[in-house]
Amino acid sequence: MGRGKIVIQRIDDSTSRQVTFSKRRKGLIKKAKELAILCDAEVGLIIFSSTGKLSDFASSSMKSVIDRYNKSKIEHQQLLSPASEVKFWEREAAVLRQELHALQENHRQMMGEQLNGLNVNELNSLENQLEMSLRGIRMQKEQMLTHEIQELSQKRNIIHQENLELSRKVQRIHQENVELYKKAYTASTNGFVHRELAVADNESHTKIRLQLSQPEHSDYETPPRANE
Amino acid sequence: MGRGKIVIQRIDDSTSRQVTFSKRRKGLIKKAKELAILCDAEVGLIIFSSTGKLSDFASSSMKSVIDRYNKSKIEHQQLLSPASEVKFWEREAAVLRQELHALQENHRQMMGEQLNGLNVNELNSLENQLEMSLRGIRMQKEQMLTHEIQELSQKRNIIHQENLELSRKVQRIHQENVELYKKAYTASTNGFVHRELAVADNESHTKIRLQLSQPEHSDYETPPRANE
DNA sequence: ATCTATTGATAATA
DNA sequence: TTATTATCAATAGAT
Repeated sequence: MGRGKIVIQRIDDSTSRQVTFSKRRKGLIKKAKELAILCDAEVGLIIFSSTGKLSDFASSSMKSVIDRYNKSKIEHQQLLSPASEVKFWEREAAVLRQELHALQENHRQMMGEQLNGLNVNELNSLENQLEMSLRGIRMQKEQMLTHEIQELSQKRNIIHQENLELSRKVQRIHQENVELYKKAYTASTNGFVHRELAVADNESHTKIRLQLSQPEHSDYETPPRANE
Repeated sequence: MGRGKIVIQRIDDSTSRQVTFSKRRKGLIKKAKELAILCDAEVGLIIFSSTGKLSDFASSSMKSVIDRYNKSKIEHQQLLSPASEVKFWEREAAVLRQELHALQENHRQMMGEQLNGLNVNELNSLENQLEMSLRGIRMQKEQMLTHEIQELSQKRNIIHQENLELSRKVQRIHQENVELYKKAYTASTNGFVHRELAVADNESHTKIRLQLSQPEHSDYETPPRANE
């Protein structure tokens, strides 16, 4: 599809090779895109030029494509003969056992045991590793404590606000009561209006009690504890 | 490039979608191959059809392409701004920390601690894991003991052989002595050959002592101890 | 880069 | 799925 037919073999002239690479790479990526869209396929394309430059395309994400590819390959291997499946799991087990042993040794060393076989460099590296772990752990702890403090501070503010309002209410009701008592006193000295006083007094006391009990029912909960 | 122009969007009819997929997949792979050959590029192509079927092409091997891709990506990220590099290492650290925590939990569970949160299946799996570990450890131990027994058995055989030879020597020398004493007796009753007897007797005794002391100087060493 | 003659890919059809 | 063929798209070579 050009001015002349070409044979498919490495282009010797480096300039034409570069030019052709650019053109065909563009075409290839376009076609990969089209295939993905037209046919609802998941496509991943990775291209390294002869100079080592990376170009890629993925209809979803390259990570997704590669993960799916690996999964698919493993499943495919399982569909092979039982013998090869056994071999696969043998290898898998060998790798896992090796990792386990390495991990156990490392763990013992991290616990400060079995340090005889280590040279200074290895001890340094171990020390650094532990320091990094510590740093991470401390960061995590600090973060959790900061968060806890924030939450407590917020709650404190809310409760403080509630208290202010309650104080105001108490003040007002107290004032009301004073007024009522004054009235009642006036009335009793005049010898009437006994029932109204009783009712009003009852209501106001109930109100006060309800408001004061609110903080104990609030969303106060056991504060989250930081991991030690 | 067909009997009519088409718009690039998902083909609704599943049959034509399937047909187009086959054709275009073939074309795409062909072009990927051509690009790799013509331009000396390393190309990897992964295609999952809408039904989940995998097709792939790699100019070298998919593993090689993916490894190179991952390396390239990491290097590229390092060349980005310090901020994104920090983010990369943050993520890396998060992943590692997560793995570490999982590992620590697993370790505690393998030590028989913190088993409250586990259901029966998990306990079974843990049991199996521990049994496998035990089996591995016992195999290792058995192997070491077998080896040790073999070595000891070999040494025993060598020593036994040495003893046999020594016995024969002792027997022979004793015989010689008997002969010499007989001769000496004959001579002394005849009143001569005193000096020769003394010399011969000395030599033979020395020889015997040297041979018998050999086992204590042999390559016997403290037997290798099996790990408990 | 851009242009265009030509080949190559493929949509429609069988 | 495969084959055919009319068309369109990609691109080799030239500028």
